[in-house]
Amino acid sequence: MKPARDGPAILQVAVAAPLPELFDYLPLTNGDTSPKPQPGMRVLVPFGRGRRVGMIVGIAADSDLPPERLKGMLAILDQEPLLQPADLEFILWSARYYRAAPGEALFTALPTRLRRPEPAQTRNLPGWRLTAAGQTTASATLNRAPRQRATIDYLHECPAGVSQRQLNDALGACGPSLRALAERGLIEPCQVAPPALVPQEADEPPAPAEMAPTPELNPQQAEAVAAVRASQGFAGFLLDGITGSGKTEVYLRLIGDALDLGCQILILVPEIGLTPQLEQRLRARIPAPMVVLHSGLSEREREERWFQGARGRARVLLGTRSAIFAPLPELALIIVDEEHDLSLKQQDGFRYSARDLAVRRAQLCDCPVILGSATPSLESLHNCERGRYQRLVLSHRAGQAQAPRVQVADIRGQYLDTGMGPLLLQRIEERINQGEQVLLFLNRRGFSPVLTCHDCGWISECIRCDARLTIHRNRSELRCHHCGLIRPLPARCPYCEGPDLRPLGQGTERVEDSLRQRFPGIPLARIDRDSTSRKGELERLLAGALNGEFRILLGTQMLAKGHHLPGITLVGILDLDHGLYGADFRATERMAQLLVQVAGRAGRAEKPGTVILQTRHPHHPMLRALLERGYGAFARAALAERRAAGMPPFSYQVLIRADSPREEAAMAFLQQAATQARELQTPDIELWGPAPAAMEQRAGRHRAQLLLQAPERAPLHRLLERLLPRLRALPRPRELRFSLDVDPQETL
DNA sequence: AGCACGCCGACT
DNA sequence: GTCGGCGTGCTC
Repeated sequence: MKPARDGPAILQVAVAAPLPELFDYLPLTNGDTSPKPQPGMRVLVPFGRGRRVGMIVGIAADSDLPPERLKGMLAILDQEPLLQPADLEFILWSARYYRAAPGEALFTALPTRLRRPEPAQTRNLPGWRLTAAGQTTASATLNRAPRQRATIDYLHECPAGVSQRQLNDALGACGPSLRALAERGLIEPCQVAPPALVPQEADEPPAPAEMAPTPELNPQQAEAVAAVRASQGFAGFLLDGITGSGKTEVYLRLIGDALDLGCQILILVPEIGLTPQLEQRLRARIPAPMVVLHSGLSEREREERWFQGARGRARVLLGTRSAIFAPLPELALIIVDEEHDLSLKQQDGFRYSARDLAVRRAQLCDCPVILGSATPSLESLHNCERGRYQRLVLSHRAGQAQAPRVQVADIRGQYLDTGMGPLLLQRIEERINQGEQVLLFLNRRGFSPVLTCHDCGWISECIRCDARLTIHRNRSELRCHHCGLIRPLPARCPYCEGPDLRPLGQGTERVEDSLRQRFPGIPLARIDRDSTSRKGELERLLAGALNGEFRILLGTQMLAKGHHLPGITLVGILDLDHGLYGADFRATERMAQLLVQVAGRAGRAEKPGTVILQTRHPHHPMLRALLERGYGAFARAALAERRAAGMPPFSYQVLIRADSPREEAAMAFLQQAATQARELQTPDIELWGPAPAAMEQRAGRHRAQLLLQAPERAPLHRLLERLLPRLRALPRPRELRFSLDVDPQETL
């Protein structure tokens, strides 16, 4: 078959490079054997002096470029599109919204292996083929064994061999006959290249008999489920449910509905590793193949599971933020759990918000999206107020569990033993003596955040960041938590050689030491990034926490996220004050979310829990609102403040960041950027800065930022449209980098 | 992002 | 006299 002669089509290719435009290529001329190029297929193309992977995103009749400048592509890498038009469109929309290069967005959306010019799904499968003896044996000799004969006949058709899976699909369970044939030397095991489309093993649901029972819904849960059921097409919902109120049960019902309709479901969570319980609960209840996509997988596993979603074999996909781009041809429900969580926003490279994109994707799919949280973001609450989302409230804890009481411990002027005041220490002792479990929260890992010399005043500073080096005494190291610098722990002051080095302030390691001394023999688990770096260690510690093996749990925010620890009757929060007066305008919102999440760990069972919050600002108005009237009241007060100040969500922001190893270079560049922006005369847009970043130097680079803010999104994006080409044209030293952060979460 | 071209300083 | 610094421009 010859290619059509009505002029060669032009392939519009997004090349895997951070370039904003598409590149046109001519299709292969000897395309007889290659598949027909289609959008969503990867191609290998000549690019500059080398070659690059790219993805076809469109096919046009002609190009803006003169024909002699067009090059031909080198190879089609996929037998069929990796992304269907709808998925492709969604990713390209995301790239436009976040001002990322289309190639960059597309290739960060693919499993890493497919970012390279490798064919998809090359894994060989176990299978069988005929031996020489088998090839010459007439199948008629097997008349007395019809199943063996059928198998031989089947294998005769495929001399290269057939996968076990394919045999099973074609012939039913044929294990015994295969074994018999192998014993007779007629067939042998082999590795078989998969066909273009291999249905991979999806994680199978539990057998019906093993399925966990479906509990009754309480009235609020039933109302929430009914509200979503009543919706048609796109609809946004905020499932605002306190800890323990049964949000997961609502998800499960809606997932059940969607499965019954033959739809696929996407569930996004901040970090799967931290919440193994959610995965287990879903697995026990979802009567369909479900796959989990997270960073802990090997490239191969990730690719396989990605394809299971793409091919419709996985009906439920549970994943972290990048799963928002997973192709799901029959997607008809999106759930974002812990929607307030910062880790749903990618903080480098292609800076997207998986939560916000979930809403967009639901719009494109014309399906409902559920954002769930016990501490919803102010953005989502505001979206409810202006009618964009419907708010579904779950305010009752399941069973007879009671909400914990929060007691403020004013530690002003009090003697603290490694950060713990007398009230907290006394309560810990009481609970331990009663054989109960205690959780202590300190959001600072390491032994101590600074080392100082008592003789000359030297302090341990990072040479590449404007930050202190944290003491990690267990490893005898000083570490920078911002750039990863590691130094041996000095025995003497590096400056004056004085011997009197002292740690200043506390981290979890130091509190652990202190508690072990104070409560000798009481089993204690420290849970932070350092103590759980070994694979499986977090699971082991959490299991010990759950079965009561550990009586004291001490940890960072890792411990605050979603673990159900019913034995805990006391939660002690050592220090959250930095959140009250933090530099970022979202600091109080974060502090409140963390406090509520940590407090939610206590009193989930029949025993009422107590929370002790140590603070030096017991009368801070936002803290009072939170403690006396709850998160909802806090959020209303915080929203009122934001409205008065014209801050998000009452305005929209884009942050232009720049950094350079040379001091002043970032500021100088952003100064020019600000001038350019002002020249474009956009009255509705405010320019803030440029200003040095809060931590001016980080990992050896000096950083600055320029904030653009407007009451509406549209003018901001119109400005970017014109500003960005100018910024790229601005003279700048090679080592200076700049990037845009649309809807930044950290304005620091 | 990579990679070439091209124009000014300290060196075998 | 050159090697090489990095500013500039280009990639269909």
